[in-house]
Amino acid sequence: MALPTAAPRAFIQQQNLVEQVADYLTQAIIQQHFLPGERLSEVQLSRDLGVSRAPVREAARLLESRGLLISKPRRGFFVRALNAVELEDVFDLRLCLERHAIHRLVERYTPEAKRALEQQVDVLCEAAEGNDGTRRIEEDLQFHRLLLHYAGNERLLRAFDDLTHELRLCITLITKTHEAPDTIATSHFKLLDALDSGSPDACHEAIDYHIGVARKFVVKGVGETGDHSDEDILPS
Amino acid sequence: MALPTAAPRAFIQQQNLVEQVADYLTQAIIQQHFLPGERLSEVQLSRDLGVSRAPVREAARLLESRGLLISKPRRGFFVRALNAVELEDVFDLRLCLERHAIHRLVERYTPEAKRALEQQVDVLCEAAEGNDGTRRIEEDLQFHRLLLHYAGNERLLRAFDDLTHELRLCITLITKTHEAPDTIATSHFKLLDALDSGSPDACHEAIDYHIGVARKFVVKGVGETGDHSDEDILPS
DNA sequence: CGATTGCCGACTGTCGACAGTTTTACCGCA
DNA sequence: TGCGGTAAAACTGTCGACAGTCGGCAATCG
Repeated sequence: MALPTAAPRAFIQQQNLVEQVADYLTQAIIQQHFLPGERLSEVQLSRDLGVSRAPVREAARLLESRGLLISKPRRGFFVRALNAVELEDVFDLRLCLERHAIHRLVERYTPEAKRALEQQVDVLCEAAEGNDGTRRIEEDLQFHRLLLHYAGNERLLRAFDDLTHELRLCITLITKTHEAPDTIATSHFKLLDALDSGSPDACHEAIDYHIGVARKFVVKGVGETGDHSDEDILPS
Repeated sequence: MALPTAAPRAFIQQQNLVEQVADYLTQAIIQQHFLPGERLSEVQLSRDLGVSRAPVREAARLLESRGLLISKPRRGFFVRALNAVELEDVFDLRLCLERHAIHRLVERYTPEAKRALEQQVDVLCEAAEGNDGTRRIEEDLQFHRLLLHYAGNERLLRAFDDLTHELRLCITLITKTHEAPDTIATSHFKLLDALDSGSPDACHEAIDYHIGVARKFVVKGVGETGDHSDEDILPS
Protein backbone atom coordinates (compact mmCIF):
# COMPACT_ATOMS: atom_id res chain seq x y z
CA MET A 1 0.00 0.00 0.00
CA ALA A 2 2.57 2.52 1.12
CA LEU A 3 5.56 3.09 -1.11
CA PRO A 4 8.43 0.85 -0.20
CA THR A 5 11.16 2.62 -2.12
CA ALA A 6 11.14 6.33 -2.78
CA ALA A 7 10.68 8.38 0.31
CA PRO A 8 10.34 12.11 -0.27
CA ARG A 9 8.53 12.29 -3.56
CA ALA A 10 5.73 9.84 -3.14
CA PHE A 11 2.60 11.42 -1.79
CA ILE A 12 0.39 10.62 -4.74
CA GLN A 13 -2.58 12.09 -3.05
CA GLN A 14 -3.19 15.72 -3.77
CA GLN A 15 -3.05 16.92 -7.37
CA ASN A 16 -2.61 15.66 -10.89
CA LEU A 17 -2.03 11.94 -10.59
CA VAL A 18 -0.45 11.67 -14.01
CA GLU A 19 2.26 14.17 -13.22
CA GLN A 20 2.87 12.67 -9.84
CA VAL A 21 3.27 9.21 -11.29
CA ALA A 22 5.52 10.66 -13.98
CA ASP A 23 7.68 12.33 -11.35
CA TYR A 24 7.86 9.15 -9.35
CA LEU A 25 8.86 7.11 -12.38
CA THR A 26 11.44 9.69 -13.42
CA GLN A 27 13.04 9.65 -10.01
CA ALA A 28 12.97 5.88 -9.88
CA ILE A 29 14.69 5.62 -13.24
CA ILE A 30 17.29 8.24 -12.43
CA GLN A 31 18.05 6.59 -9.12
CA GLN A 32 18.25 3.23 -10.84
CA HIS A 33 15.49 1.62 -8.88
CA PHE A 34 14.48 0.45 -12.31
CA LEU A 35 17.37 -0.80 -14.37
CA PRO A 36 17.89 0.04 -18.04
CA GLY A 37 16.08 -2.39 -20.28
CA GLU A 38 13.80 -3.56 -17.48
CA ARG A 39 10.16 -3.97 -18.26
CA LEU A 40 7.61 -2.06 -16.25
CA SER A 41 4.31 -3.73 -15.49
CA GLU A 42 1.35 -1.42 -15.48
CA VAL A 43 -0.61 -3.44 -12.98
CA GLN A 44 2.37 -3.79 -10.69
CA LEU A 45 3.00 -0.06 -10.75
CA SER A 46 -0.63 0.83 -10.23
CA ARG A 47 -0.80 -1.58 -7.31
CA ASP A 48 2.39 -0.22 -5.77
CA LEU A 49 1.31 3.39 -6.17
CA GLY A 50 -2.26 2.78 -5.17
CA VAL A 51 -3.73 4.25 -8.33
CA SER A 52 -5.49 2.77 -11.30
CA ARG A 53 -3.80 1.89 -14.56
CA ALA A 54 -5.07 4.87 -16.53
CA PRO A 55 -2.80 7.50 -14.93
CA VAL A 56 0.09 5.07 -15.05
CA ARG A 57 -0.39 4.56 -18.77
CA GLU A 58 -0.61 8.27 -19.45
CA ALA A 59 2.46 8.96 -17.34
CA ALA A 60 4.31 6.25 -19.20
CA ARG A 61 3.36 7.87 -22.50
CA LEU A 62 4.75 11.10 -21.17
CA LEU A 63 8.00 9.48 -20.17
CA GLU A 64 8.14 7.84 -23.56
CA SER A 65 7.94 11.21 -25.28
CA ARG A 66 10.77 12.34 -23.03
CA GLY A 67 12.89 9.41 -24.09
CA LEU A 68 13.04 7.72 -20.70
CA LEU A 69 10.78 4.83 -21.62
CA ILE A 70 10.22 2.91 -24.80
CA SER A 71 6.89 1.34 -25.62
CA LYS A 72 6.66 -1.89 -27.55
CA PRO A 73 3.13 -2.68 -28.70
CA ARG A 74 1.48 -5.46 -26.74
CA ARG A 75 4.66 -5.80 -24.73
CA GLY A 76 4.54 -2.80 -22.46
CA PHE A 77 7.02 -0.16 -21.44
CA PHE A 78 10.74 -0.65 -21.03
CA VAL A 79 13.30 1.54 -19.35
CA ARG A 80 15.42 3.19 -21.99
CA ALA A 81 18.89 1.78 -22.25
CA LEU A 82 21.40 4.09 -23.86
CA ASN A 83 24.38 2.70 -25.71
CA ALA A 84 27.57 4.58 -26.40
CA VAL A 85 26.45 5.85 -29.78
CA GLU A 86 23.21 7.24 -28.42
CA LEU A 87 25.15 8.88 -25.65
CA GLU A 88 27.34 10.64 -28.18
CA ASP A 89 24.25 11.69 -30.08
CA VAL A 90 22.70 13.24 -27.01
CA PHE A 91 25.76 15.33 -26.35
CA ASP A 92 26.06 16.24 -29.99
CA LEU A 93 22.50 17.55 -29.98
CA ARG A 94 23.19 19.39 -26.79
CA LEU A 95 26.14 21.04 -28.46
CA CYS A 96 23.93 21.95 -31.40
CA LEU A 97 21.30 23.60 -29.23
CA GLU A 98 23.65 25.42 -26.91
CA ARG A 99 25.84 26.74 -29.69
CA HIS A 100 22.80 28.23 -31.33
CA ALA A 101 21.52 29.56 -28.04
CA ILE A 102 24.70 31.31 -27.09
CA HIS A 103 24.89 32.91 -30.50
CA ARG A 104 21.41 34.25 -30.03
CA LEU A 105 22.15 35.29 -26.49
CA VAL A 106 25.26 37.27 -27.27
CA GLU A 107 23.21 39.38 -29.65
CA ARG A 108 20.82 40.36 -26.90
CA TYR A 109 22.79 40.07 -23.71
CA THR A 110 20.80 42.17 -21.26
CA PRO A 111 21.96 43.14 -17.79
CA GLU A 112 19.14 41.02 -16.43
CA ALA A 113 20.41 37.94 -18.21
CA LYS A 114 23.94 38.67 -17.13
CA ARG A 115 22.89 39.02 -13.53
CA ALA A 116 20.79 35.86 -13.55
CA LEU A 117 23.55 33.77 -15.09
CA GLU A 118 26.20 35.06 -12.73
CA GLN A 119 23.96 34.39 -9.78
CA GLN A 120 23.33 30.86 -10.97
CA VAL A 121 27.05 30.24 -11.35
CA ASP A 122 27.45 31.31 -7.75
CA VAL A 123 24.77 28.88 -6.68
CA LEU A 124 26.40 26.19 -8.77
CA CYS A 125 29.83 26.81 -7.25
CA GLU A 126 28.34 26.59 -3.82
CA ALA A 127 26.63 23.34 -4.71
CA ALA A 128 29.82 21.98 -6.25
CA GLU A 129 31.61 22.23 -2.94
CA GLY A 130 28.98 20.22 -1.13
CA ASN A 131 28.58 16.49 -1.30
CA ASP A 132 25.16 16.38 -2.92
CA GLY A 133 25.94 15.15 -6.43
CA THR A 134 22.33 15.36 -7.53
CA ARG A 135 22.06 18.98 -6.57
CA ARG A 136 25.28 19.83 -8.36
CA ILE A 137 23.91 18.28 -11.51
CA GLU A 138 20.59 20.07 -11.15
CA GLU A 139 22.21 23.45 -10.61
CA ASP A 140 24.45 22.86 -13.59
CA LEU A 141 21.50 21.99 -15.78
CA GLN A 142 19.65 24.98 -14.43
CA PHE A 143 22.49 27.26 -15.51
CA HIS A 144 22.28 25.93 -19.01
CA ARG A 145 18.54 26.19 -18.95
CA LEU A 146 18.89 29.86 -18.11
CA LEU A 147 21.30 30.22 -20.99
CA LEU A 148 18.67 28.80 -23.32
CA HIS A 149 15.94 30.83 -21.67
CA TYR A 150 17.64 34.17 -22.19
CA ALA A 151 18.46 33.24 -25.76
CA GLY A 152 14.84 34.20 -26.32
CA ASN A 153 13.54 31.24 -28.30
CA GLU A 154 10.86 29.37 -26.41
CA ARG A 155 10.87 26.49 -28.85
CA LEU A 156 14.61 26.10 -28.55
CA LEU A 157 14.18 26.00 -24.80
CA ARG A 158 11.57 23.30 -25.13
CA ALA A 159 13.88 21.21 -27.27
CA PHE A 160 16.51 21.60 -24.58
CA ASP A 161 14.06 20.63 -21.86
CA ASP A 162 13.16 17.55 -23.83
CA LEU A 163 16.80 16.67 -24.12
CA THR A 164 17.45 17.45 -20.47
CA HIS A 165 15.59 14.39 -19.32
CA GLU A 166 17.91 12.14 -21.27
CA LEU A 167 20.89 14.25 -20.35
CA ARG A 168 20.09 13.87 -16.69
CA LEU A 169 19.83 10.15 -17.21
CA CYS A 170 23.21 10.02 -18.95
CA ILE A 171 24.93 12.11 -16.36
CA THR A 172 23.40 10.60 -13.26
CA LEU A 173 23.66 7.02 -14.36
CA ILE A 174 27.08 7.01 -15.83
CA THR A 175 29.20 9.69 -14.30
CA LYS A 176 31.25 8.08 -11.58
CA THR A 177 33.93 10.67 -11.25
CA HIS A 178 33.10 14.14 -10.10
CA GLU A 179 34.59 17.21 -11.58
CA ALA A 180 36.58 19.26 -9.15
CA PRO A 181 34.73 22.35 -7.87
CA ASP A 182 37.23 24.77 -9.37
CA THR A 183 37.05 23.04 -12.74
CA ILE A 184 33.34 23.63 -12.79
CA ALA A 185 33.75 27.23 -11.74
CA THR A 186 36.41 27.97 -14.33
CA SER A 187 34.46 26.32 -17.07
CA HIS A 188 31.37 28.41 -16.39
CA PHE A 189 33.22 31.64 -15.83
CA LYS A 190 34.79 31.22 -19.23
CA LEU A 191 31.31 31.16 -20.68
CA LEU A 192 30.38 34.34 -18.87
CA ASP A 193 33.57 36.02 -20.01
CA ALA A 194 32.88 35.05 -23.58
CA LEU A 195 29.41 36.52 -23.33
CA ASP A 196 30.82 39.70 -21.83
CA SER A 197 33.27 40.00 -24.67
CA GLY A 198 30.36 40.05 -27.07
CA SER A 199 32.27 37.96 -29.56
CA PRO A 200 30.30 35.14 -31.19
CA ASP A 201 33.51 33.28 -31.94
CA ALA A 202 34.63 33.43 -28.34
CA CYS A 203 31.22 32.13 -27.27
CA HIS A 204 31.39 29.36 -29.79
CA GLU A 205 34.77 28.29 -28.53
CA ALA A 206 33.73 28.53 -24.91
CA ILE A 207 30.62 26.41 -25.30
CA ASP A 208 32.47 23.83 -27.35
CA TYR A 209 35.08 23.56 -24.69
CA HIS A 210 32.50 23.46 -21.95
CA ILE A 211 30.37 20.71 -23.41
CA GLY A 212 33.43 18.85 -24.57
CA VAL A 213 34.56 18.58 -20.98
CA ALA A 214 31.18 17.38 -19.78
CA ARG A 215 30.96 14.86 -22.61
CA LYS A 216 34.39 13.50 -21.82
CA PHE A 217 33.41 12.89 -18.24
CA VAL A 218 30.33 10.98 -19.17
CA VAL A 219 31.73 9.02 -22.06
CA LYS A 220 34.61 7.97 -19.91
CA GLY A 221 31.99 6.49 -17.63
CA VAL A 222 30.29 4.48 -20.33
CA GLY A 223 33.56 2.81 -21.24
CA GLU A 224 33.62 1.17 -17.84
CA THR A 225 30.11 -0.18 -17.90
CA GLY A 226 30.51 -1.21 -21.53
CA ASP A 227 26.85 -1.18 -22.34
CA HIS A 228 26.54 -2.46 -25.86
CA SER A 229 22.83 -3.05 -25.98
CA ASP A 230 21.52 -1.67 -29.21
CA GLU A 231 17.84 -1.26 -29.29
CA ASP A 232 16.77 1.38 -31.74
CA ILE A 233 14.04 3.95 -31.50
CA LEU A 234 11.77 4.08 -34.44
CA PRO A 235 11.20 7.52 -35.89
CA SER A 236 7.68 8.74 -36.05
CA MET B 1 -23.03 8.18 -34.76
CA ALA B 2 -21.26 8.31 -38.10
CA LEU B 3 -18.71 11.00 -38.73
CA PRO B 4 -20.33 14.24 -39.78
CA THR B 5 -17.20 16.04 -40.90
CA ALA B 6 -14.14 14.14 -42.04
CA ALA B 7 -14.87 11.51 -44.59
CA PRO B 8 -11.81 9.67 -45.83
CA ARG B 9 -9.72 9.22 -42.72
CA ALA B 10 -12.16 7.65 -40.34
CA PHE B 11 -11.89 3.92 -40.54
CA ILE B 12 -10.60 3.40 -37.03
CA GLN B 13 -11.00 -0.31 -37.18
CA GLN B 14 -7.80 -2.25 -37.64
CA GLN B 15 -4.69 -1.64 -35.55
CA ASN B 16 -3.41 0.51 -32.73
CA LEU B 17 -6.32 2.72 -31.82
CA VAL B 18 -4.16 5.35 -30.18
CA GLU B 19 -2.08 5.89 -33.29
CA GLN B 20 -5.13 5.90 -35.49
CA VAL B 21 -6.81 8.50 -33.39
CA ALA B 22 -3.58 10.50 -33.33
CA ASP B 23 -3.37 10.34 -37.11
CA TYR B 24 -6.98 11.38 -37.44
CA LEU B 25 -6.50 14.32 -35.11
CA THR B 26 -3.31 15.36 -36.83
CA GLN B 27 -4.97 15.36 -40.21
CA ALA B 28 -7.99 17.19 -38.86
CA ILE B 29 -5.80 19.90 -37.36
CA ILE B 30 -3.64 20.26 -40.46
CA GLN B 31 -6.70 20.48 -42.67
CA GLN B 32 -8.23 22.98 -40.31
CA HIS B 33 -11.29 20.95 -39.48
CA PHE B 34 -10.41 22.03 -35.99
CA LEU B 35 -9.49 25.67 -35.73
CA PRO B 36 -6.55 26.99 -33.72
CA GLY B 37 -7.54 27.66 -30.14
CA GLU B 38 -10.62 25.45 -30.40
CA ARG B 39 -11.30 23.16 -27.53
CA LEU B 40 -11.64 19.44 -28.19
CA SER B 41 -14.15 17.48 -26.17
CA GLU B 42 -13.05 13.99 -25.31
CA VAL B 43 -16.55 12.59 -25.19
CA GLN B 44 -17.50 14.21 -28.46
CA LEU B 45 -14.41 12.82 -30.17
CA SER B 46 -14.85 9.36 -28.74
CA ARG B 47 -18.48 9.36 -29.83
CA ASP B 48 -17.61 10.58 -33.30
CA LEU B 49 -14.83 8.06 -33.75
CA GLY B 50 -16.69 5.22 -32.14
CA VAL B 51 -14.03 4.50 -29.55
CA SER B 52 -13.81 5.00 -25.83
CA ARG B 53 -12.19 7.96 -24.18
CA ALA B 54 -8.99 6.20 -23.12
CA PRO B 55 -7.39 6.03 -26.58
CA VAL B 56 -8.55 9.56 -27.29
CA ARG B 57 -6.86 10.82 -24.16
CA GLU B 58 -3.64 8.99 -24.91
CA ALA B 59 -3.62 10.22 -28.47
CA ALA B 60 -4.20 13.75 -27.23
CA ARG B 61 -1.24 13.40 -24.89
CA LEU B 62 0.82 12.32 -27.86
CA LEU B 63 -0.28 15.30 -29.89
CA GLU B 64 0.49 17.50 -26.92
CA SER B 65 4.07 16.25 -26.81
CA ARG B 66 4.26 17.02 -30.51
CA GLY B 67 3.12 20.56 -29.92
CA LEU B 68 -0.15 20.29 -31.81
CA LEU B 69 -2.39 20.37 -28.76
CA ILE B 70 -2.13 22.10 -25.43
CA SER B 71 -3.63 20.62 -22.31
CA LYS B 72 -5.04 22.80 -19.59
CA PRO B 73 -5.78 20.91 -16.40
CA ARG B 74 -9.47 20.31 -15.83
CA ARG B 75 -10.19 22.20 -19.01
CA GLY B 76 -9.23 19.74 -21.67
CA PHE B 77 -7.21 19.93 -24.84
CA PHE B 78 -6.97 22.93 -27.12
CA VAL B 79 -5.68 23.17 -30.65
CA ARG B 80 -2.35 24.93 -30.60
CA ALA B 81 -2.47 28.45 -31.91
CA LEU B 82 0.84 29.79 -33.07
CA ASN B 83 1.54 33.49 -32.96
CA ALA B 84 4.16 35.26 -35.04
CA VAL B 85 6.88 34.98 -32.41
CA GLU B 86 6.39 31.26 -32.01
CA LEU B 87 6.50 30.90 -35.74
CA GLU B 88 9.85 32.63 -35.85
CA ASP B 89 11.06 30.40 -33.05
CA VAL B 90 10.10 27.27 -34.94
CA PHE B 91 12.05 28.33 -37.98
CA ASP B 92 14.95 29.43 -35.87
CA LEU B 93 15.13 26.01 -34.27
CA ARG B 94 14.87 24.41 -37.65
CA LEU B 95 17.80 26.48 -38.78
CA CYS B 96 19.72 25.39 -35.71
CA LEU B 97 19.12 21.70 -36.34
CA GLU B 98 19.72 21.74 -40.05
CA ARG B 99 22.88 23.79 -39.82
CA HIS B 100 24.29 21.28 -37.42
CA ALA B 101 23.10 18.38 -39.50
CA ILE B 102 24.65 19.61 -42.71
CA HIS B 103 27.93 20.20 -40.94
CA ARG B 104 27.89 16.64 -39.74
CA LEU B 105 26.79 15.40 -43.12
CA VAL B 106 29.50 17.10 -45.12
CA GLU B 107 32.06 15.29 -42.98
CA ARG B 108 30.66 11.92 -43.92
CA TYR B 109 29.02 12.43 -47.28
CA THR B 110 28.75 8.91 -48.65
CA PRO B 111 27.74 8.03 -52.19
CA GLU B 112 24.65 6.41 -50.75
CA ALA B 113 23.60 9.64 -49.06
CA LYS B 114 24.34 11.61 -52.20
CA ARG B 115 22.26 9.28 -54.29
CA ALA B 116 19.33 9.28 -51.89
CA LEU B 117 19.24 13.05 -51.61
CA GLU B 118 19.48 13.58 -55.34
CA GLN B 119 16.71 11.09 -55.90
CA GLN B 120 14.52 12.85 -53.37
CA VAL B 121 15.13 16.19 -55.05
CA ASP B 122 13.93 14.62 -58.27
CA VAL B 123 10.80 13.39 -56.58
CA LEU B 124 10.31 16.80 -55.04
CA CYS B 125 10.69 18.59 -58.35
CA GLU B 126 8.18 16.28 -59.89
CA ALA B 127 5.77 16.94 -57.05
CA ALA B 128 6.36 20.68 -57.31
CA GLU B 129 5.01 20.71 -60.83
CA GLY B 130 1.79 19.01 -59.82
CA ASN B 131 -1.12 20.67 -58.09
CA ASP B 132 -1.02 18.69 -54.90
CA GLY B 133 0.24 21.22 -52.37
CA THR B 134 0.22 18.70 -49.54
CA ARG B 135 2.40 16.29 -51.43
CA ARG B 136 4.87 19.03 -52.33
CA ILE B 137 5.20 19.90 -48.67
CA GLU B 138 5.61 16.29 -47.65
CA GLU B 139 8.30 15.63 -50.23
CA ASP B 140 10.10 18.76 -49.17
CA LEU B 141 10.01 17.71 -45.55
CA GLN B 142 11.12 14.25 -46.55
CA PHE B 143 14.18 15.70 -48.27
CA HIS B 144 15.16 17.52 -45.13
CA ARG B 145 14.45 14.46 -43.09
CA LEU B 146 16.90 12.54 -45.25
CA LEU B 147 19.42 15.29 -44.72
CA LEU B 148 19.07 14.82 -40.99
CA HIS B 149 19.07 11.06 -41.33
CA TYR B 150 22.35 10.86 -43.18
CA ALA B 151 23.90 13.29 -40.73
CA GLY B 152 24.14 10.19 -38.57
CA ASN B 153 22.70 11.42 -35.29
CA GLU B 154 19.50 9.60 -34.39
CA ARG B 155 18.69 11.98 -31.57
CA LEU B 156 19.10 14.97 -33.83
CA LEU B 157 16.72 13.31 -36.24
CA ARG B 158 14.21 12.78 -33.49
CA ALA B 159 14.38 16.43 -32.53
CA PHE B 160 13.71 17.29 -36.14
CA ASP B 161 10.80 14.88 -36.33
CA ASP B 162 9.34 16.48 -33.24
CA LEU B 163 9.69 19.85 -34.84
CA THR B 164 8.30 18.62 -38.13
CA HIS B 165 4.81 18.33 -36.75
CA GLU B 166 4.76 21.99 -35.88
CA LEU B 167 6.56 22.88 -39.05
CA ARG B 168 3.92 21.12 -41.10
CA LEU B 169 1.30 23.00 -39.19
CA CYS B 170 2.97 26.33 -39.87
CA ILE B 171 3.47 25.64 -43.52
CA THR B 172 0.12 24.09 -44.30
CA LEU B 173 -1.95 26.53 -42.34
CA ILE B 174 -0.30 29.73 -43.28
CA THR B 175 1.38 29.45 -46.61
CA LYS B 176 -0.96 30.90 -49.15
CA THR B 177 1.47 31.51 -51.94
CA HIS B 178 3.27 28.63 -53.55
CA GLU B 179 6.88 28.80 -54.48
CA ALA B 180 7.50 28.38 -58.15
CA PRO B 181 8.71 24.91 -59.14
CA ASP B 182 12.05 26.15 -60.41
CA THR B 183 12.64 28.16 -57.23
CA ILE B 184 12.27 24.97 -55.25
CA ALA B 185 14.55 23.07 -57.58
CA THR B 186 17.25 25.73 -57.54
CA SER B 187 17.13 26.04 -53.81
CA HIS B 188 17.63 22.35 -53.26
CA PHE B 189 20.25 21.92 -55.96
CA LYS B 190 22.30 24.60 -54.26
CA LEU B 191 22.28 22.46 -51.14
CA LEU B 192 23.49 19.45 -53.08
CA ASP B 193 26.21 21.50 -54.75
CA ALA B 194 27.38 22.78 -51.41
CA LEU B 195 27.58 19.23 -50.11
CA ASP B 196 29.49 18.17 -53.20
CA SER B 197 31.95 20.96 -52.69
CA GLY B 198 32.75 19.55 -49.27
CA SER B 199 33.01 23.01 -47.81
CA PRO B 200 31.30 23.54 -44.45
CA ASP B 201 31.05 27.25 -45.09
CA ALA B 202 29.31 26.71 -48.39
CA CYS B 203 26.89 24.32 -46.70
CA HIS B 204 26.26 26.80 -43.96
CA GLU B 205 25.48 29.50 -46.43
CA ALA B 206 23.28 27.24 -48.54
CA ILE B 207 21.17 26.04 -45.65
CA ASP B 208 20.78 29.56 -44.29
CA TYR B 209 19.60 30.75 -47.64
CA HIS B 210 17.33 27.78 -48.08
CA ILE B 211 15.56 28.07 -44.75
CA GLY B 212 15.50 31.82 -45.03
CA VAL B 213 13.45 31.51 -48.19
CA ALA B 214 11.02 29.07 -46.62
CA ARG B 215 10.67 31.22 -43.55
CA LYS B 216 9.96 34.28 -45.60
CA PHE B 217 7.16 32.53 -47.40
CA VAL B 218 5.51 31.44 -44.22
CA VAL B 219 6.00 34.60 -42.20
CA LYS B 220 4.58 36.59 -45.05
CA GLY B 221 1.48 34.48 -44.60
CA VAL B 222 1.12 35.17 -40.90
CA GLY B 223 1.13 38.89 -41.52
CA GLU B 224 -2.18 38.54 -43.30
CA THR B 225 -3.93 36.53 -40.65
CA GLY B 226 -2.43 38.67 -37.91
CA ASP B 227 -2.83 36.14 -35.17
CA HIS B 228 -1.72 37.80 -31.97
CA SER B 229 -2.91 35.24 -29.48
CA ASP B 230 -0.22 34.65 -26.94
CA GLU B 231 -0.67 31.58 -24.88
CA ASP B 232 2.55 30.25 -23.52
CA ILE B 233 3.74 26.72 -23.05
CA LEU B 234 4.98 25.96 -19.62
CA PRO B 235 8.35 24.29 -19.50
CA SER B 236 8.60 21.02 -17.71
C1' DC C 1 -29.71 48.44 -13.51
C1' DG C 2 -25.37 46.20 -12.23
C1' DA C 3 -22.96 42.96 -9.32
C1' DT C 4 -22.91 38.88 -6.57
C1' DT C 5 -24.19 34.27 -5.34
C1' DG C 6 -26.13 29.87 -5.86
C1' DC C 7 -27.42 26.18 -8.96
C1' DC C 8 -27.23 23.26 -13.04
C1' DG C 9 -25.11 21.01 -16.78
C1' DA C 10 -21.05 19.32 -18.97
C1' DC C 11 -16.72 17.57 -18.79
C1' DT C 12 -12.36 15.80 -17.05
C1' DG C 13 -9.87 12.66 -13.86
C1' DT C 14 -9.98 8.25 -12.25
C1' DC C 15 -11.51 3.65 -11.56
C1' DG C 16 -12.66 -1.40 -12.10
C1' DA C 17 -13.70 -4.88 -15.56
C1' DC C 18 -13.53 -7.62 -19.85
C1' DA C 19 -11.36 -9.50 -24.08
C1' DG C 20 -7.44 -10.75 -26.79
C1' DT C 21 -2.67 -11.73 -26.81
C1' DT C 22 1.78 -12.87 -25.13
C1' DT C 23 4.62 -15.22 -21.92
C1' DT C 24 5.47 -18.84 -18.90
C1' DA C 25 5.08 -23.15 -16.72
C1' DC C 26 4.03 -27.75 -16.84
C1' DC C 27 3.60 -32.28 -18.68
C1' DG C 28 4.16 -36.00 -21.87
C1' DC C 29 7.21 -38.15 -24.99
C1' DA C 30 11.43 -39.37 -27.28
C1' DT D 1 17.48 -35.77 -19.55
C1' DG D 2 16.08 -32.76 -23.29
C1' DC D 3 12.45 -31.05 -26.29
C1' DG D 4 7.98 -29.82 -28.05
C1' DG D 5 3.34 -28.81 -27.33
C1' DT D 6 -0.44 -27.36 -24.66
C1' DA D 7 -2.70 -24.93 -21.08
C1' DA D 8 -2.75 -21.57 -17.62
C1' DA D 9 -1.38 -17.18 -15.91
C1' DA D 10 -0.29 -12.47 -16.59
C1' DC D 11 -0.49 -8.54 -19.04
C1' DT D 12 -1.94 -4.98 -22.37
C1' DG D 13 -5.64 -2.66 -25.04
C1' DT D 14 -10.06 -1.01 -24.55
C1' DC D 15 -14.40 0.04 -22.52
C1' DG D 16 -18.24 2.03 -19.67
C1' DA D 17 -19.20 4.28 -15.28
C1' DC D 18 -18.78 7.33 -11.25
C1' DA D 19 -17.26 11.35 -8.75
C1' DG D 20 -15.26 15.87 -8.31
C1' DT D 21 -14.72 20.18 -10.59
C1' DC D 22 -15.32 24.02 -13.69
C1' DG D 23 -18.01 27.33 -16.47
C1' DG D 24 -22.24 29.47 -17.47
C1' DC D 25 -26.84 31.02 -16.40
C1' DA D 26 -30.28 32.79 -13.66
C1' DA D 27 -32.22 34.58 -9.61
C1' DT D 28 -31.53 37.75 -5.89
C1' DC D 29 -29.78 41.72 -3.53
C1' DG D 30 -27.77 46.35 -3.24
